[in-house]
Amino acid sequence: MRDDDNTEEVTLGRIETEVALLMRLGEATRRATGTAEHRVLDRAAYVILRHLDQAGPQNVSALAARLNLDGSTVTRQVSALQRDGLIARTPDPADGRGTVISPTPAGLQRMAAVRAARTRLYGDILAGWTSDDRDTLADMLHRLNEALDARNRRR
Amino acid sequence: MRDDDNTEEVTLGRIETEVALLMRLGEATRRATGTAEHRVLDRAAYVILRHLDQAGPQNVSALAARLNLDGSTVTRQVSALQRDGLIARTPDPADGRGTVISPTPAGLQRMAAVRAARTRLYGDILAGWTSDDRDTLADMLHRLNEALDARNRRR
DNA sequence: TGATTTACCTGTACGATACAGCTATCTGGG
DNA sequence: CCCAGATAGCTGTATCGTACAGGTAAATCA
Repeated sequence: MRDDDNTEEVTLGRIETEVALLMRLGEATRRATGTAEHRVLDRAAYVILRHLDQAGPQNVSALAARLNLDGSTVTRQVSALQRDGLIARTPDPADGRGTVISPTPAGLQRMAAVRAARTRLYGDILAGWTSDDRDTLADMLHRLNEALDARNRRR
Repeated sequence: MRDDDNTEEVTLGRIETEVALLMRLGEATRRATGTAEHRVLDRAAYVILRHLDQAGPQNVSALAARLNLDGSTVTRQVSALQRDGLIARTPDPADGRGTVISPTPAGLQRMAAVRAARTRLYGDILAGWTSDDRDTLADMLHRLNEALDARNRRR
């Protein structure tokens, strides 16, 4: 193995380690932070509302495909969200099999509150960082997600 | 709100978004990739072995504290690992209540195999990236984890 | 030495998820 | 126009990771 290959290997190993650690810490942070105030919206519900807000009302299948989740999972999560009045189901006028999921005002408001709380949390966590570093972090995460997503869709 | 505050806010929002997305994609990737070959070692087991390998044999409580997990969770995971012959429990000679957990050779080998597979996976995912970008990504993730960890411990 | 703390385990519960199988609906080739 | 297959969504069931509460045994401290 040449030196180049080796340093590449080391970097990949570091990335692997850090991503694993981030998933773990992220979970822990969510648990620790969430319980008090914005556990009112668990992880899955939050991403669903985020996506509906950003991409507009859509049916369960589209949601599932976009979020890399099984349809049954989304069905249940949507049911819970509906029970809590955070989304509404309307029959799809163009397809009798489908139902269109849209966020309710309450859902959007709840989502925004959680989002704001999380943003504040990151402000706290990254308090000592420069603007440049924060930008770089955001860019790198974005590019990593793109790469991961591309890979997931390819398979 | 001044402009500066606003752009800061935007960046924090991006970071929040990207971390949430990464957690989701990471899970999806783990599920998709894992089933075939290295589902032989689920997420929790892998981090435990990683930590034992890196920080040396230790008892359940220390492990739980380090991994931000409840003791009962670690107890069960350790039991599963022991059942599979990947770790060994020995009574703590210095404390009759404790048991020291150490990885077995089989455990280390299994861990290394998973690690290698994941490293390969990242090599695949980041195939188009320059060395510099990979380094930057690794650095940023590392710093983010440090910040998260510091914050978790503070609370 | 007795009270408190610590280390671990067990019972129980919950959330997130997948897969298999069901029904209702849609769609395209004869 | 009609039926065969595809698709959308739901329900049953199972698994994993996790937490919390409560129990027992050992350690420690006043």
